[in-house]
Amino acid sequence: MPELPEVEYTARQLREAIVGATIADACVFWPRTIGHPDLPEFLAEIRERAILGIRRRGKQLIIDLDGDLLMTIHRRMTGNLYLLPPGWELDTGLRERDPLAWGTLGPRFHKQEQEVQEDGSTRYCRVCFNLADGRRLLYTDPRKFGRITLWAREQEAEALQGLGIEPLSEEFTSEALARKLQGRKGAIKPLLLDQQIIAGLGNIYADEALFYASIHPLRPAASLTPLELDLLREGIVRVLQLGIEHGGTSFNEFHDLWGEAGENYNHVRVYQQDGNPCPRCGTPLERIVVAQRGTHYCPHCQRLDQLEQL
DNA sequence: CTATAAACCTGCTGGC
DNA sequence: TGCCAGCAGGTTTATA
Repeated sequence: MPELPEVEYTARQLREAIVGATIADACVFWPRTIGHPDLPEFLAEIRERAILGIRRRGKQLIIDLDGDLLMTIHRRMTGNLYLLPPGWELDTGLRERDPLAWGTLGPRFHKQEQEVQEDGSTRYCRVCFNLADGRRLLYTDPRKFGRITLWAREQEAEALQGLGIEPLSEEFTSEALARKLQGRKGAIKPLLLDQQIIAGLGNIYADEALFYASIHPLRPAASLTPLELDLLREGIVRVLQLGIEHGGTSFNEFHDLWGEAGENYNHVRVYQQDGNPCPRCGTPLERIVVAQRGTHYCPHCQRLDQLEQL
């Protein structure tokens, strides 16, 4: 699942690869992927746009385009971006290139979906950006949850509204974290997943950060001590930075621009490790459900009742 | 406000 | 081996 580190890693790769290139046009094979504006306008506006820069905000990838436009890509659960070299044929099973004809071609497309192949034929391709130099930027997404949007520059605030503090920015201090959590009821873990509080944490890195700080996921946020808040802030920053350094966490979803799996999987301490010994104390890790999400923690290191005696 | 749940989707797993 | 219910989780929307 792409969280902040996966998006940041992709942003860095894209920055190297496609800044300065031009989007000739786009094909959309799953119209609901385009969240704004409507499909015809999106297709018309995206044509012949130079790519000026790549940014990230939370889990949103932002591509600045010629003509004071910006495009956002949010991959949600299973979205991926791939860059195909020139000359590779895109074969999605569609006979025609008119993306607006999807309505009639849809069922056939589904039947003819193919595996991702070395020759560039693609499975689960939802959107294809044809670059003027012949390369193609593919957006694939088996579960179709991801969204791509296009906005005028002056709509940027609207496009990114509701996103909380950037955890890798200088303003993310333990005081800022305390302020954000101040007066909030309920357990800490659901609040860590709330993008309006901190932008970019998902289920994997939330569990990892809580483990780092030895905080039980069900601890009432209001009960955290200043020391714990500082440890939590440090844990969030550490696990995110490590995730980026390792090229992201791939269980089976995330791949980089060239289809390589991220290596951070080998560095995960608790996520989906229930039953395995805690890397700190050896106690078997446990899994509970918090706010509808699988939650992994060490029952010895992350206590609900008593703080460890020092 | 908070919180719980369903919806969006499809691939995968485990039980029978 | 084959079928099917259930699970996975980021976000939005609906309901208590």
